[in-house]
Amino acid sequence: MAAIVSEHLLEWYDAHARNLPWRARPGEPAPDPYRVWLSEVMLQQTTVAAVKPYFEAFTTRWPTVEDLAASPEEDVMAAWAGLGYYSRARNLVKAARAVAGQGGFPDTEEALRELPGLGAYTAAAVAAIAFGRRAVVVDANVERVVSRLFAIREPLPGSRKAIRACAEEITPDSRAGDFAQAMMDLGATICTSRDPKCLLCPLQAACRGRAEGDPAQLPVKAPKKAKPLRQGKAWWIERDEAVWLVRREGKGMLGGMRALPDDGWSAGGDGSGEPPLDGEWQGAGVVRHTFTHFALEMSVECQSTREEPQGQGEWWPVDQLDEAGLPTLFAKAARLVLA
DNA sequence: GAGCCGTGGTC
DNA sequence: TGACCAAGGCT
Repeated sequence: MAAIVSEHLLEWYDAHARNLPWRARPGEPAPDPYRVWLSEVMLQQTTVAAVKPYFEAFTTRWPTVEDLAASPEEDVMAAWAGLGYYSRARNLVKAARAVAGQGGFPDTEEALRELPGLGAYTAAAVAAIAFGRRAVVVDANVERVVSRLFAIREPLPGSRKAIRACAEEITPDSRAGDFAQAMMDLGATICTSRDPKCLLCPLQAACRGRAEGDPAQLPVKAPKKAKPLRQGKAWWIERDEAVWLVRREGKGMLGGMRALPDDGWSAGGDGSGEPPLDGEWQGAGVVRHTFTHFALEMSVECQSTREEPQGQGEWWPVDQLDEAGLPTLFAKAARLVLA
């Protein structure tokens, strides 16, 4: 069964592979490891459509890993703004500097796994796609395809071990990179989460989920927790056509990103409501934003001042706010004020 | 293992 | 329209 699956899938991939900017066409030499790594990190929990313009911008501005390694971290953070999961950008810079210091990318799964931001999935994907190593690449697509192919009915995440064992079984010794990308293309276009296109699937004859009549019900997932709703405030402080921006600290929510000052709202609780300046504030409205694990209603209040707010920050020209690299929540707040 | 960490698209 | 989803990693 294993050989049949990989043969049919690779044959399908040779005919139907998506043409993506970071990808070699079937039969072409493997692409630059830098481009493979960058695309894989950007694609973590992120759609192809969202990644494309960022990949284009990054590879134009930083054509090599050495260019990226030489860039100030804050420039990379600003360029990442809007893509989300900002720890990826922080780790991207760390990894680029490590790679540049080593004189190039390591070419084994084990060594790649040591770079910050490369977990089990990404290390396997880069090893297979960029270096032709046989590696078992398991992402959400593979979990879905394998769950259906083998009719695994144990709910995620408990079924991960069984899924990995089945993925190991069908991963071929050669063309492991094409095989991994084929699994992802199949998951993205045929074996989709909703309404799988079984009639077009190259694996339909081998699929136990299809044979058992309910492939769309797989994989079974544990129910998700409800998201709490939090309240908070952000402050728009303006002086001489410039707005006061701060840099968020550390590794927490939106860590390392430029932002408006706020009242300390978080996933764990509401903000204090305490403003960073005395004086009259004018309400500009409310921004509603949903994060992975909570929803936020953030009211935005404005003040023009001649004073310098407390703490670290910078006056940023309002007409150049697009270049500040604000994460989407604060970009929404700015839009509200400037509308 | 489970919680934390973004965003935009889809139905 | 709200819930779900997308090429996960870190702690």
